[in-house]
Amino acid sequence: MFQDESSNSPLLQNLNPEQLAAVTLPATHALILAGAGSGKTRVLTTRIAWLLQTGQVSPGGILAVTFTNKAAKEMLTRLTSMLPVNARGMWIGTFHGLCNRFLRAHYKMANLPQSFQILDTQDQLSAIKRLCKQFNIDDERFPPKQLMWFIAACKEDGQRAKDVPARDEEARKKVEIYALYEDQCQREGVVDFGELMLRSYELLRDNISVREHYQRRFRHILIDEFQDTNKLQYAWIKMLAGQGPHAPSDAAAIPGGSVIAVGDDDQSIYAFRGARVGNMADFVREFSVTHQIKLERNYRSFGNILDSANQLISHNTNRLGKNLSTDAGPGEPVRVYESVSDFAEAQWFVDEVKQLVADGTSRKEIALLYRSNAQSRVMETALFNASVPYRVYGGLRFFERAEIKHALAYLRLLENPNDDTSFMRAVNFPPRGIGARSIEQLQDMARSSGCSLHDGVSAVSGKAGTNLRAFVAKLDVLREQTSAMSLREIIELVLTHSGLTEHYKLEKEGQDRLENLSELVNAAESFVSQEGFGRDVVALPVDELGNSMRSPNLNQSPASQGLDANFEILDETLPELLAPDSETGETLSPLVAFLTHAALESGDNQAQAGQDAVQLMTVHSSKGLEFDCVFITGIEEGLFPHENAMNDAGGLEEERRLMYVAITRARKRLYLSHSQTRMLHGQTRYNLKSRFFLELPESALKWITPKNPGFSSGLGASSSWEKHSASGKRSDWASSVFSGRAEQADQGPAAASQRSAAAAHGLRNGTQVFHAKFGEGKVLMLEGSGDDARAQINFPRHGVKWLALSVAKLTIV
DNA sequence: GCGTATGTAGTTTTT
DNA sequence: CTACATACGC
Repeated sequence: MFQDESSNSPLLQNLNPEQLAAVTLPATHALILAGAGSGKTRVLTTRIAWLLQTGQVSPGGILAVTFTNKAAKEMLTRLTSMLPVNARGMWIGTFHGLCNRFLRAHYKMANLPQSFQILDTQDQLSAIKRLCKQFNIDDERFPPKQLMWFIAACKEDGQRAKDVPARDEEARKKVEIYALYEDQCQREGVVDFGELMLRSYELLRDNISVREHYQRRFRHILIDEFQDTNKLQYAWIKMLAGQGPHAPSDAAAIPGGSVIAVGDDDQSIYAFRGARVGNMADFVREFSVTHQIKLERNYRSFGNILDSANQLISHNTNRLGKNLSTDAGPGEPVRVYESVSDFAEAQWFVDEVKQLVADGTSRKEIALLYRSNAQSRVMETALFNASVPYRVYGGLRFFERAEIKHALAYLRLLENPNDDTSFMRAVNFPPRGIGARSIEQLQDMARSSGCSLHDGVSAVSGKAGTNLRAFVAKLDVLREQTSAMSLREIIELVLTHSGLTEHYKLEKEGQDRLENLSELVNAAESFVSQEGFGRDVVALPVDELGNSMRSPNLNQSPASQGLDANFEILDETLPELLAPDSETGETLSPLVAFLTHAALESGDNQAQAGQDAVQLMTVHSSKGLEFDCVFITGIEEGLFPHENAMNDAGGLEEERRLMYVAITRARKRLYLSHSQTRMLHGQTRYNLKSRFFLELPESALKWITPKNPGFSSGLGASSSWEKHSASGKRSDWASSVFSGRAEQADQGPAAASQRSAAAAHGLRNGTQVFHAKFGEGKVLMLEGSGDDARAQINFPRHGVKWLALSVAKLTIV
């Protein structure tokens, strides 16, 4: 019914038939299988714009969820460039951002303090450590990190402590700790990331009027990266969409809205943190999805790159089935390089980068992707030595840096003195004579009287008590002083009066930290001066649920005027967090808004942002990005696919999807490389080239390794072997395969005899050999001499074997 | 209570 | 190898 009026719309120009179909879907449930580079974000944003423009929905009826702040921002930016719409009426954001907004709006019903604080992963871990200490939990049996993962996994599955089955003693104990942790968080007025999701889910589940209000409101729900949703997130969506056991009591009064899930099962790479690709199939079944659209036209890469991606991923089973295609032609072949060592690989990479740059490629269009962070080091060294500017993604982000966390801890204590995590962080930093002993006393005190550390201070006697009271008094004074200040003034005052500035001034390596602290002031400043902050914040009318509402004429664009008036405006951006409380008219302080922002958006980590620099990152963090030239390095068995991923059933397939993601990042040119040897944990490892090479189309590849004679028996291998045996240490895999005897063989003259022995049978480390039963393999290590001579050989199809050379029939390839 | 020495464990990660 | 945590001595 909207086709006619919409076909002229400039919004819909230049969409391919599948994209157009997705954008103009009727108001039903649909699954869009969007391949890499198929214009997914464009479809999503155009769909929203089209719905608004054709008057099918008001901004308030839109709920669009993403995983990252970056994706949410991009959606918002693109949308506002398409339509002069006031984006604030819409709920566009991350799962966590939206849940936060929801809980702030209904904090009383959610049983939270209005200014509840959010624990990031660091905070959560220290909260658990604190708890374990208090309850004398054996941290050998129950490592805090594992407890944290356990708790996070429970919450991702929507389980409270009481819902978790406790079969054995260990499980029972873990559940008990989970329950204690929940109590502690509740007492302190803090929530972790999982809690944001779970608590808003429960609020919807347990409160019919709230639930039906939102079910009535959100006519169109759109979910990005649906393959990455976990069980709880899917349940949350189902709830809001009125599907399943919590369908509206009066279905006629609340007609079902539309849920559009956009995802790519081939790019599901977060199963390890609870993502369920199965949600896609469940969605189709449970929502009776009749409209499924595949976006397979790729607008990013040339043919050889896509062929490689397609053929690789075809080795996975249980796919929904999708093949990327392009009109762009085959382009250049995919270049494959084999090096002797990780150092050589790095050198080759740097040389290639230099050549590319000399030929006119801009550095920021060159990306280096690797499976694990540890691989960046060699590469960084090589780039640094060659003075090639580069930027590493990942690692500590701005709001996670120690000095920033310290400053934030003081700020949080101003808002909420009961936040024990922040109290612990700030109490003796900078050092003020409050040591472990005093803290212990205080913790005992607080525990026995069931109060927060802050409140327990008054009961501590002696010198410890004096110091503690001085600290608390200082906080109280700060709170008093800052009560009427601007955010900027508050932070500046806290930085000086906490002693942080002074402390880092005296520290010899403190310069960077001081700069970061002043950057924190800047961050607050720009947060406050965000667009729209200056608008008058007026008391809003309240609807029957206690939700604040605004008149539809207020702050609305012409495009959306005159539409559904029944929507609430509460946005995760600062101006909306400043919306007055529905009952008291009281506004959330800019400080709380800023602290929330700091927790939910950990900030970028790049120091050298904006520079024209080569981009270094893990394959995981490359998802969603694209570059003209991509190098994927370290494509070796054990590394990519990673050995630790091979345990569970779906492990290899997820690794393959990871490789698929990596390949599809490249627009024009793709390099794949692997190395014969690699330093890992201070020891040289001999890696075979990844099985993934065998899964790529030969016709799309071009080996560019120079064919030097004697190349594969390189010096790198034997020299590191000498170092290795001289140290008297064996790597884990060696000792496990060849236990007792290896110890003896390693000591004394045996080690020295290896080279001469090797000469006798003609084998060296790295020699390629053939065995009648095991096939081709590579010599990793040699031991003993004469009849005792043994070789450790890695056979691609049979693994690492120790063979007695007097028995095994080996031929040198 | 604070700074240095030893020990140990080491995929991927956003919120 | 190297980052981090705990343990020890001052």
